[in-house]
Amino acid sequence: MTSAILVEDDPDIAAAVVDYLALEDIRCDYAANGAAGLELLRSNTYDVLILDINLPRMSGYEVCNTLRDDGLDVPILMLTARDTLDDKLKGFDAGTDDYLVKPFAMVELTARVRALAGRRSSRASLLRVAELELQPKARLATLAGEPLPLSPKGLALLEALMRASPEAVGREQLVDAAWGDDQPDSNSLNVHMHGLRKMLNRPGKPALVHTVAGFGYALKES
Amino acid sequence: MTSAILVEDDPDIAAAVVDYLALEDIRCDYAANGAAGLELLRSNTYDVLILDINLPRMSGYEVCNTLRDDGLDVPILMLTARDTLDDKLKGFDAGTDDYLVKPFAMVELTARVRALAGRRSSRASLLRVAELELQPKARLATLAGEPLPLSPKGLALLEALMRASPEAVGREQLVDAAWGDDQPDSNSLNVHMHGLRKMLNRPGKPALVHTVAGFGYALKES
DNA sequence: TCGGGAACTTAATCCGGGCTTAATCCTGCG
DNA sequence: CGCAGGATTAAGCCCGGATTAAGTTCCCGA
Repeated sequence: MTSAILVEDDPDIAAAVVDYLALEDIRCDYAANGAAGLELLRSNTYDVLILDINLPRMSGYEVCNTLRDDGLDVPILMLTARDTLDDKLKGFDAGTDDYLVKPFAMVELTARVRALAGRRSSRASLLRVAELELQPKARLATLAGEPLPLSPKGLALLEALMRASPEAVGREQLVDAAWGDDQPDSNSLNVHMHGLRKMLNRPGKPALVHTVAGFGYALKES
Repeated sequence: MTSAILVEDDPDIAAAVVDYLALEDIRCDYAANGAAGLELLRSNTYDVLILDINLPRMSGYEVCNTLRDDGLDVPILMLTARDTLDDKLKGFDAGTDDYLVKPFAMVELTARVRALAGRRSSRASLLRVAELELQPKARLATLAGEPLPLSPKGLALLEALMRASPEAVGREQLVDAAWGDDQPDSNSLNVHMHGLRKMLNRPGKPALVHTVAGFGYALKES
């Protein structure tokens, strides 16, 4: 289920949007000002941020910038009454991903929200890193054409790593991805990563699995 | 440099777009029909695909779908004369990332192209000082393109210095940033800074790491 | 209902790299 | 000349992670 957060000072519009998104099966948190929004964004993770520009104290642009400085890279959809080209450009300069002008049709909003959210989880039907391919739907991975015998946990870990590639993934996130809530109290992660590494790092070829000391692992070719 | 590909059957519009993007420092390949476009997309990699819907034999929607089936997940910007809501929705359903209606302002096109392309390269908070780049989220630093082998402490220190650059950072703050509470009782900081300096100060290039006597260190080019 | 195997966890041990420590050198300054 | 703050280098510790092997659980088929 995709989750969004709306930052908007007009309570009527806010309620309308939240309700409509709920109907469309998109969970949507709500904050009435920039500070509250940032608070939520820092403590939770969302697939997309719907951001009004005209906010009481902190403008949408400022929220944008603060967000990026903090290292959060949530996709942002700006929502505003201003429709001049200059305003749009200012928005994109601030690091927006999309820009929608009020008044707007709810269906278009949801369509754009979905597009933005979907991008995170790569709509493509197969992920590829170097010689390695993975079809999440089919739960099938191949290395240089050869199918890999993957266990459920191994597959979950591999998928998380491939989606993030070439960036590193923290141990915490990996455990989250594969185990969810009930996390093992031992070094299971190490064992599974060892399995993956043994499978993926073919002799003669550059290593694919790299451990990032004190943090986690990365999947990439270099 | 960001690179795009335009698939559009009207040669006049195509020429205008390609030329304008070139001015904006965006390289843009061009194909006059879907098949040719797919060909290019398969053999090269692009940051974004600008796709007209009205194409001779294969519609933009079909191109979309074929693309996704092939496992390419290029961001797509649809470009079309149709502006009804239904058309837009149909576009998003097909897996578009953005939708722009003709006639459009060239500046808006480039803004949206940049927004779409930027996502690929994880635009979130990229710190830069001279030839040195750091992606805190990915825990990856590069100097003149070469990745740097950074330990956790070294990375923490580097990040603190880069965020402050070109201002100097006090020893106290640096220790805080890297160690938090349990601070070492010896000259660990000196040792780590030595390591950083050895890595960053390339011979022939101006020094990046400067010590500020009696205070701390500064990271800057001069 | 029972046997067997796959998948996962736990436990025990090993290893290397990152961190600290400490000892020495350098430089500027009183 | 001596002192202090920092640079440099080498040595060693220690822990995070690697590795291996032995349980344990669960599912599935006989």
